[in-house]
Amino acid sequence: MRGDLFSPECPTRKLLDRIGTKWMSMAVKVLAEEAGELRFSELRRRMPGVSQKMLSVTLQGMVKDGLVGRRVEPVVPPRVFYRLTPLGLSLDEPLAALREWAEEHMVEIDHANQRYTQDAPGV
Amino acid sequence: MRGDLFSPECPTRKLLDRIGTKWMSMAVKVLAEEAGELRFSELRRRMPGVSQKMLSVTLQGMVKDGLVGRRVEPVVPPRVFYRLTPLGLSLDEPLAALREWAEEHMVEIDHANQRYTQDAPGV
DNA sequence: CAGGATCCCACGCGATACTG
DNA sequence: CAGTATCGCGTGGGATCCTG
Repeated sequence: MRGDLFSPECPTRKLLDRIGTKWMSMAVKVLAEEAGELRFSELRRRMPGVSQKMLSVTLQGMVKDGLVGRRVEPVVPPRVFYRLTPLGLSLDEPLAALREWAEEHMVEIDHANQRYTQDAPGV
Repeated sequence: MRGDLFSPECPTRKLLDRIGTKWMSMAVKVLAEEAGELRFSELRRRMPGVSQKMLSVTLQGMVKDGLVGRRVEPVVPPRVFYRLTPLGLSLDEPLAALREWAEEHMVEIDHANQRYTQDAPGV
């Protein structure tokens, strides 16, 4: 019956809005590979290119969504650890399928783009 | 070995940039359900909320990516038909997995958000 | 060390109007 | 009917600086 997907409060739409952000799905992948806790700084090193602000914002969103758990060791300087919740871990499954598809087929998309571009001489 | 995912030219990154756009994954779903051709106007009716401009832009991108085929009947007024290519159809598989996850689990994310919000009294 | 506060820009997207 | 052209806005996200 899934005809009502993508209606106003469509769950798929909301999920896509999340995984479409630049860093969230990468964070899921890195945390899923770790299968345990990672410190903020370690997480950052494993996500090349992420700024400290965006990693912070991304993780806050994921904690709020219940995808990630956050644990603070009250020492100075602070040590903060993140790990996937069971919910977050379950999300890695469909995301892994997406990654596999990308690895197998994105080259075809690249080729299609090249063909398209060279077949359409400068407007 | 997949450690180089999300590097500069990461295929997963490029795929997410595409399916993260507002209408593309919906178009894949609608075209996959049809299992055949759909006219522009029919496609639009099956994608509630899409503007004619955004549908046009979305379809152009998908044609360029080789996900969708376009056929024009040279009559007046013009009749234009779209269908998924095999590549586009194959993309529907991981997207369907994502939709299933969303249907099953987005409610948990909603609950997590509600708890988070009410546990964090106005800053 | 972890992250908050600011500033700013690019761009995805919608609304509207026009055309072959 | 199926687009194309133009305008404007909201916001994702980067750079930089500051702090408990």
